Amino acid sequence: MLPAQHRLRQSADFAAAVRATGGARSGSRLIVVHANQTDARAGHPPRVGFVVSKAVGSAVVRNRTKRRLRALAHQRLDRIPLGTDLVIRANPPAAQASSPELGADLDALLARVLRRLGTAVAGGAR
RNA sequence: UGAGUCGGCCAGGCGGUCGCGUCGGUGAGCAAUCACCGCCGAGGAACGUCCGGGCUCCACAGGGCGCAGUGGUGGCUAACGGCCACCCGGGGUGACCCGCGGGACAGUGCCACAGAAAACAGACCGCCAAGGCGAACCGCCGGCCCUCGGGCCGGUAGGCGUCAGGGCAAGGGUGAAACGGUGGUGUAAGAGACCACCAGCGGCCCCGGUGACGGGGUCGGCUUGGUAAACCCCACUGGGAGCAAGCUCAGACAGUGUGCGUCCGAGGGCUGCCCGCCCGAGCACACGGGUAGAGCGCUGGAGGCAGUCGGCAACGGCUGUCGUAGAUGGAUGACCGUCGCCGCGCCGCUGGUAACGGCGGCGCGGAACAGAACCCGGCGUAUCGGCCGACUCAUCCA
Repeated sequence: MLPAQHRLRQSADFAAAVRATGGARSGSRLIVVHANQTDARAGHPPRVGFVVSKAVGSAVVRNRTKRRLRALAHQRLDRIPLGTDLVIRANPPAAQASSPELGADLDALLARVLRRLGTAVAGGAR
């Protein structure tokens, strides 16, 4: 479990992060990462939420997958800028993936998403 | 020692790094909250949601019809469709196992294929006596001829063939199932038509048992198929909805139109329908607008463990003792090391003629099914493996 301040817990926040017009998205075979920054959250700690649907597996499999992703995200919190909301979605193959595999994908996707978000924000600020 | 039956238990251990939730404590802050410390933190099935209860709200005015469930007997339990014991039927040498186990003379329906016929009797092959017709054949009678083996002619309905009625159901064959079985009497042939014994059914009586039922005796007509997981009948049980129940607080907004109605009563309740009873001044529809936040319920339970007493047992009584999850985008974890377990392979030592083992080491692989969401009691289903106990059968030794 993440500390409460880093947790995304409102249904509306999830929807905003996944569908936001200014947001960024990037995916691999295992996972998809959505990111969004809003003026309302500016200066606040980054928040992370997880989406693991029933397509991934049984309750046991879903829980394990979510816990692995959560632990990996926790180690990378310091790389996420303030005011960012992140939603990590697991694809069905993620159920069979090991932690190192998930970590590698998360590193790559996180970097790509944040770069895209940075240019978008810079462009919007101009 | 081998094969098997039944029951119970466990669900990897230890350590390190980084984390999470409830509760408690300390500190900071007006507060939301934050920091630190400590305790505790998934299962035997938490699963499926198939039954039963607790709890909550609604109803409590009954009657009839309907619907659903249960189905040997006795007990246990808060209750059950659960559990225990027993009965009956079936299986096993046995320990034991299996049974959706009321009723098929209240009625209706169905019984594939095969078979003549599938439920009430009927008759395909077949059996029987009498009758009509038939002289081809066999037999019998008469005559003639002869090479003495026989041949020819005529007659005859005994056999035989055929026709139309009648009697019969023993035997054949089909089937999961065919109207009791065996032997006899009887008859034209036969048949429970009659008799003996056996099986089965029903009535009555006696004995044992709380009871299902069991044992014995006696009498009777002589014998009546299966299916109710087909409708149905009988007996018993069931008020409805569910923790998104429900209670409390906070907060937002904006109404308008139409129709019906205020005792000539709209609408609602009795939760499927009808009768009946009760409440009753608002109700229904359309358009438009608003909110979907917090707390309680929320874990102490028909609770676990131990001892003892009662009971064949399920279970119950008493005493002592323990305090053990409560999340809400949803905690109980992520990664690593090590030890132990299981399987396979290799090496060394070793028992044995051999099959096959024992000990030690190394390498590789495996470790299931599965995640609380109001709480219990069950059932059902999934599951790598391991441990313990009782009992049965076979063999060997004493």
